[in-house]
Amino acid sequence: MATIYEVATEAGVSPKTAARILAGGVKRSKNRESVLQAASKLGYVRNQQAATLRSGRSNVIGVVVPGITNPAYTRFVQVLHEAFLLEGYHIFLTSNFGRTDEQVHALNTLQTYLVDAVIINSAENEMDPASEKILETFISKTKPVIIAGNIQTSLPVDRIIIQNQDAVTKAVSYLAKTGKKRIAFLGGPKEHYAIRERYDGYRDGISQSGLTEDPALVSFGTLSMEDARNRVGDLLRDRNNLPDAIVAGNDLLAYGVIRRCAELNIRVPEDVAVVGFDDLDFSRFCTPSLSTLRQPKERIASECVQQILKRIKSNSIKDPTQLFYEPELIIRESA
Amino acid sequence: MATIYEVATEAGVSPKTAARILAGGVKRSKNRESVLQAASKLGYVRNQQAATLRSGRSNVIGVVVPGITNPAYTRFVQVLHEAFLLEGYHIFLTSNFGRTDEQVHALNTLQTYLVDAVIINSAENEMDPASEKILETFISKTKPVIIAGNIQTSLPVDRIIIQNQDAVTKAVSYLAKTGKKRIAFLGGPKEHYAIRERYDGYRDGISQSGLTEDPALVSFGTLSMEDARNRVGDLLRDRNNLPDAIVAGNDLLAYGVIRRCAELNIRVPEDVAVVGFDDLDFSRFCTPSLSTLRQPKERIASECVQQILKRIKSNSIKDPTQLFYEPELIIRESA
DNA sequence: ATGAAAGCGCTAACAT
DNA sequence: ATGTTAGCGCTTTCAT
Repeated sequence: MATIYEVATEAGVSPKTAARILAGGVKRSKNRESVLQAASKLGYVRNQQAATLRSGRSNVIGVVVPGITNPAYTRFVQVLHEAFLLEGYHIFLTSNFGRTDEQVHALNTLQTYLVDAVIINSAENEMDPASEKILETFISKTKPVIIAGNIQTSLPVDRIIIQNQDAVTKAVSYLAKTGKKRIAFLGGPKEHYAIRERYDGYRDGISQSGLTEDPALVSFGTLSMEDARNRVGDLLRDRNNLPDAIVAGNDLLAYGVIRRCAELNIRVPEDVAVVGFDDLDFSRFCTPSLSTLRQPKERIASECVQQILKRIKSNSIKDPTQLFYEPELIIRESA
Repeated sequence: MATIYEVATEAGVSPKTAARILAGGVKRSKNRESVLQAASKLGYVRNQQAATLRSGRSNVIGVVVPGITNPAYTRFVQVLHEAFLLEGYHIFLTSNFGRTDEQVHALNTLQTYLVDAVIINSAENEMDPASEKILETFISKTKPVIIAGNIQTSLPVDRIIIQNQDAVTKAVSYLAKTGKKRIAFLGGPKEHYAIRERYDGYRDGISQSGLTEDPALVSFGTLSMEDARNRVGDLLRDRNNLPDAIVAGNDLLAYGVIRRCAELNIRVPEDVAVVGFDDLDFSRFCTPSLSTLRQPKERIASECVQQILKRIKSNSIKDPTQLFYEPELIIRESA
């Protein structure tokens, strides 16, 4: 593999001159043409590891999500990927598998590979002390960290916070206003922070609407469609006393609910209305199309990109910011 | 950041001893405990860039897919991610955005970051000569390359090939056997290799079933649900002469078709049967659930992992292999 | 099993 | 704008 020295020799300039031209830093130079030609002729490919080792900058942004293929995060990841690419950065995707200990691993890896910044988007977990410690070393090196998620931490990092609770309250109020009285909540794991917030929003909505909470109408479990499909059977057991509406912890769970309703010949929304959370791509296309609380994942991702680039360019991570987003209630066919 | 020298000094051994112990190469050594303790005390984190620069190995596997969040590839990517993680490797995901020129970029990036191997999973493109050239340099450095996709190339790399054509023929024959006569094909872009193969399979199926192809029953366009939903309107215009069945280029397109049928009060499968391709997670849960050709993405991904690890360990990329997979026809409610 | 020294390819710092 | 020198932190020789 040709090195920058060979390119420099070929072009008859010093290594530094070649390096600067190849980095795009110098635009008009009498050597520009000859250097580029030499590089092309020798098939020069920059060794990014060497550059990173020397400069401390890798042009890679570390990203932590619950699952690198979780559909609730793919839009987010895609926006990051494309926006950073335009600025010459790449993303290094890691997964915390919805577990705090795996998040420690993920952050460790990012540290090992010298990423220039870290973006954590995980509404699902508390923060492990070991994770906080690693993030502190990023902070101490003036590397930007953004947490997009409602994890509790006192770290001085930029935050983007989704108002889960208010959003679900809004949805429940809407259902109550349209005459629903027996409104159920089908959540995910009780430990999940976002699910707990959504449950709290559900309870607020119930009480604000002058209804009383019925424990028989609340269900917790895992986050899979399959599990939702199975669990909702309990809520639908008594055909003479169905819930009017089911608020699901997210869209995937809502799909499971709708599927089970179809299997039981329960009409959505005539017999039971269903509301999700996320607004996945598919929610507009399923039948019935899903009413849901839309998370502006694209906007949140853009916000992350802007903020990271700003912080990298100014080389400052002072005065952490907080941004709040309240999901929008989108009414389609299912409610 | 503590270096290995500081750890060695703290532990009272030479840098090399510390390095070996921290790399896990030595298990019983009188110095083991003291080195690990020193590392922990100093908060040592290995600098992977330095290690990579020196050794030429990064422990990173480069992966190219059409879109890093394309649902047809997420299972594949997830299996790679988790399986490689267990072996101490990380994946560097890049996207070719379904375009040959972007694939050149992606491969260039992987080269720059010194990945240890490359996995390309893209059924959608021809191979750019520039891409082939980059892959040749990987090959010349004995770095394994796997192409999982039906791209035409004479490069001596491991291949995994999906038998698109035979699979669709199988689906069409099934539809014909169940009495369908007017069978339509709703594809994606004509240029897409996989779509062309599926179209060829459709034509084979039609003629093998003693039917005649009707150009009015064939549609090409983009790969989005939205576009499928719009395009299928043409096929469904004449309510007195509907197609009996529609074979979609993939599951996402099938979802668009089913959605439009619902909007037009056309019953699936009673009025029109629908068959997809891929078997995305959601296809079991939508209503009606989708009959489709299942690609064994998980098995293909495992195959890639095994093959890559074998090649890395043996440090040989001789005698490229070819594996063929024929998708399985899964009959659910939609056909 | 351990140690000493060299060097991977690049860029920062300083000099011109 | 360009050249020179040194060194980022690790692993690979080669020695003991």
